[in-house]
Amino acid sequence: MENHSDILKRNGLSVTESRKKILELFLDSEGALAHADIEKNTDVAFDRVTVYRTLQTFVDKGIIHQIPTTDNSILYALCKHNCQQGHHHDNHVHFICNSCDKTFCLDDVTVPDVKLPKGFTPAQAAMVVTGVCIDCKG
Amino acid sequence: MENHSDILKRNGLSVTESRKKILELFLDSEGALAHADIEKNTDVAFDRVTVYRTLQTFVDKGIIHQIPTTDNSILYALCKHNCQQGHHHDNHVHFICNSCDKTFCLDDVTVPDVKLPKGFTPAQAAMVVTGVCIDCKG
DNA sequence: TAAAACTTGCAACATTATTGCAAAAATCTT
DNA sequence: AAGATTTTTGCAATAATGTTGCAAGTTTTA
Repeated sequence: MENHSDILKRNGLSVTESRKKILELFLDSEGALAHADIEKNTDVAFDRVTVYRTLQTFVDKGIIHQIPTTDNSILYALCKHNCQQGHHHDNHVHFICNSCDKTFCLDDVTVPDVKLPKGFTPAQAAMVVTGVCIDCKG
Repeated sequence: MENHSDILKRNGLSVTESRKKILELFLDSEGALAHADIEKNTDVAFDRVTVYRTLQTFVDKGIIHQIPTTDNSILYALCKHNCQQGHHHDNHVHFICNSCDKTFCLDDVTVPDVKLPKGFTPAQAAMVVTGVCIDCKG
């Protein structure tokens, strides 16, 4: 079973306290995390700058991916599939619950292809669905 | 032919210089605008706060809609169809060009339905495609 | 274990966003 | 059309968020 350090090593990263802790946060959390979530977590008391740099490093290495939102914040979530450096395979749909505000990676729901107008060449597609999640329904 | 003031009146808004100018910017621009685009526009010299509040008002009234991005900025674009207050119909796909960075509302491309896992109830769906636009191809 | 490479935290700074309130402008009323 | 009412604006202050350089501290390499 692969642990924090293994994931870091596999990606050619030095194994440091901050990276282990932040990675652990992602492994322990079901949904996606915003920068603020990580900074506010009482267990983690790293410098803001370290959090910014760690998240950027993880994105670069393909350990986490970004989820687009309309509220001026970036959400980050673990890449479940094998993402290579600079080549993400996070083509799954994201679900943001209007009730509990949690964000889910629907790993089994693939972003469908769409037919673009003539002249437009797609490279990547992201899809975000809002609504009520399985924990808040009823 | 409906002009700036008509649109504002129709939405129950006072007709003011800032609202007319900002709305004009949207009517004149093909793509979507970020807050910074509006603020940096030389023709518009309003207070930052006014721009924030005007954009929020326009969103509330359904005159413009927000486009999700992964770069910590919110893009705004005119609602082409009749959006009612608090009830947007901006269910079209957005395209962001990696070359010129312009954002297009593909009004004729509808966001496809996806089958969500059991327990998830969708309310709204957004889709953003990146790639090369019609102006930059070749 | 020492040297090399990398990471962290601090400090300073830059940008972006929010709130209260008084002045100014737009709308309403007569 | 002029004053009263309502709404909007701009300023000031404050908060939140993001970036960069550099010295000190860690991790990795050999």
